[in-house]
Amino acid sequence: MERGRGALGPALELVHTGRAPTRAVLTSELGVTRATAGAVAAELEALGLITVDSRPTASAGSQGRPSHRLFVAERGPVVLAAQIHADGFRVALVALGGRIVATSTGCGTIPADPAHVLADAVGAGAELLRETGRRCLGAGLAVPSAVAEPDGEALNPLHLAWPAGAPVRALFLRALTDAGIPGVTDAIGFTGNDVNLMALAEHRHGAGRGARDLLCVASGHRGVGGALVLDGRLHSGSSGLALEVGHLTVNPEGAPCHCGSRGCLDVEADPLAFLGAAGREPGPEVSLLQQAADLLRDEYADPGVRAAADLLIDRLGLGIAGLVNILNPDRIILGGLHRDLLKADPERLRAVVADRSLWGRSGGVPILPCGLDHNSLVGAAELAWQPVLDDPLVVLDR
Amino acid sequence: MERGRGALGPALELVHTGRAPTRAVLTSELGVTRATAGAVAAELEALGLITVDSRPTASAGSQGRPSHRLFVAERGPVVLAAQIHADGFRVALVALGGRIVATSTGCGTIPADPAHVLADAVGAGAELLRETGRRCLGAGLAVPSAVAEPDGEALNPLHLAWPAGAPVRALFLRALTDAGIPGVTDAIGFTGNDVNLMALAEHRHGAGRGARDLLCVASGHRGVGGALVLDGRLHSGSSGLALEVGHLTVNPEGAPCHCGSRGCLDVEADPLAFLGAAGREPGPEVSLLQQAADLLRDEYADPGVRAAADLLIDRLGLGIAGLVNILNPDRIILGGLHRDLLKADPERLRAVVADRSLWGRSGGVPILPCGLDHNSLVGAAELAWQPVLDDPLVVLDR
DNA sequence: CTGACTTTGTGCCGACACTAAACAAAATAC
DNA sequence: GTATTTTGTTTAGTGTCGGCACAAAGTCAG
Repeated sequence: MERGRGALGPALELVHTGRAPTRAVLTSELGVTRATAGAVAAELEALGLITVDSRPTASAGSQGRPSHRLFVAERGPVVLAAQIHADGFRVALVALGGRIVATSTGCGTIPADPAHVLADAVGAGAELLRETGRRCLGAGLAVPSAVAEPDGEALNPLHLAWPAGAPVRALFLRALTDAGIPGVTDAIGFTGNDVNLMALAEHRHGAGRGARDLLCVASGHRGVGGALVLDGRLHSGSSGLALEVGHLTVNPEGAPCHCGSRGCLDVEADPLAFLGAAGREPGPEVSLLQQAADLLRDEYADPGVRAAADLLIDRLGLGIAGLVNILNPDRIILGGLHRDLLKADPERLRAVVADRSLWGRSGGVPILPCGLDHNSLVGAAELAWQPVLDDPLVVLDR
Repeated sequence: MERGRGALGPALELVHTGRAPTRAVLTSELGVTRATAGAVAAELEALGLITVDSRPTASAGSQGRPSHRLFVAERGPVVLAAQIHADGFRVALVALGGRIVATSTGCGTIPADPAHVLADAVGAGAELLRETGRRCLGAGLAVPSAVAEPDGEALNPLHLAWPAGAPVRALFLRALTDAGIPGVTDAIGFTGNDVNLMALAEHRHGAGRGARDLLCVASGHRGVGGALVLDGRLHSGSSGLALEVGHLTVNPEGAPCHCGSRGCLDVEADPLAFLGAAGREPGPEVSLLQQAADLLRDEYADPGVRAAADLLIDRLGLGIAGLVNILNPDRIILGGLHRDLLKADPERLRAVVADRSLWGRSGGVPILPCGLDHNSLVGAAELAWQPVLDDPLVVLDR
């Protein structure tokens, strides 16, 4: 027969995540016949989502007829991704495969009115769409806050000066409508926590590819967040509050935390804690994350800085070990300052985690630095791509 | 057309878990037409897995033609379930729907040789099969230890006097073969941690029905275990070591634990801890769990016992709150002594969890006592039923 | 260079699971 | 008793996928 609609979504996901470079591996990954895989690929090509390169394949080394190459469409549809952070916003058009097609940033103090920021960000995105003339199939937003399901409210936008409980998803949808993005409905336009989205992006396109149970931990500009991807799907808990790991206790005699406890990961292993441990006064010029990363990179030889790094690594390792004992992931990825701490002394962190993990096997889990630029932004795009990956026809027929 | 093979497994699962009492709801739950649901039900009946009761339905109250009732087959195939615990073993034949058809127990000290115990237990199960003449489609085993995937080794059979790392799955399969159970292959015969299997059973047939993210915590005879069911599937981690929650710290100045830390849940909220806090000397006659449960039931009026219960509830609540912050479940079920503690003072436990949870929403999660007899045994059976639920034809054709 | 072999892509046919639509059956409502 | 509602069944038809044969495009051996 002609087409294969049932396998369309899975096939697109395989090409999207780079796990199906040719029709041959598409065949085996889908577990279908070559005929079906060929029909599916043909239909995806007809939809303008992928391209097939059937030219002489520049050889491959193995014998047999060379495969045609499958690519994500060069000039196919995109989604609009936006990220709000303490220092401003960034928007991008993201194609399949997590490829950033165009990007735009807005800097400066984030006003206390989220609607305002979102309107600015979405407006910049709409401008990108006009410039590039691309078709937009959805939109995703990353915010530095837990986002409550199912309504999409930002519960703790601590360093945005936004009101707790701000209905960011509704505001985002409103901004999309106001900006004249075509086809905005409830089924388009998604919101998520930035660390969650980082995890999603890393799982599909970065250092987390192939992991089954992926744990991510990242320091933001302030505080610490976590995320978990299970079997390729983000686990954000029944109401979107899972993996709020900032308040794991890693130092019982530590500094008081706004949560009422002491020695939480949030106040013991974030950029501010690092600057404090190194005896530096945080300056106002650049972000805390930037200052901490610069210090770690430029003055690691300084004994005080080195000691501060060691201290943070130990605290972070304690927190990660606790998560390993509960979640038993098969890979861990670190972002933000934690990525730099890992790179500064990988062995120390791995040793702490292994030492504090209960069972040798789970303690030996690989710990990697995140491997993607703008991973939260790409993750927000993944959120928007998801309906397309679930069923390309439904979305494209709108 | 005639039959509906693709929907066969999902349909059986719906009847199995009691979510499809009639063909009408089967139709809506599967999202297919009445014709398909009818064909699927007919085929399941022909396979001897369910029965359809088309007699005058004793009315239902609503108008329209009354539905025929769907039941799990009265005399259909069974699976063999076995549970090893500190005081002996228990085996059962379990039909679809989690119905225990026949059971047998073996008491006395568990010898240090797991092969011996498993041979005894499986032998008793084979005897049950002979007596009842039922067809056996699989076997499941519950042990009080983390079970490492993919090989099925018992990593910490602490109170069984078994060697750590004992290959229980292989031994179980060997015992099944030796006992002459027909059709034993690798695809039959599964092993799991008892608390994990309790969670699975409660999710399908007990207090956890309908929960999306279900967290279970249970004291065994010694120590504390946890389990998580996500979207209907057990999350046991990448190597089967997830939710080993016994070593969450709930009392920084607490008693030393064999893991090297202090104040772990394992030593602060298990039956022995309760007896100790109540100032009772554990006797040798019955199990610690039994002694603790008896004390809690019979002498709750005693101020010392009451104070001990309050103390344990507070410690347990602290541990659960930590898990809630990480996992954000939508329901929590407690087993073993924790079930009795919850029943003794539900409000106290709920208040502690809510108070120590970071976000009000996740703190309000329902906490329920487990609602099933022999839930680990039923869970072991679920493990064995799973291949049948995944594809009834493949299993029955063997 | 030629022929054997290996692997990949495609066209054709049939199997079959499922939908759609009409009809039949069994209850309640008036 | 008749209309309405809901459920179950029969029929025909549709679309997806597997099986198979064949073609295409390379490597390997001589």
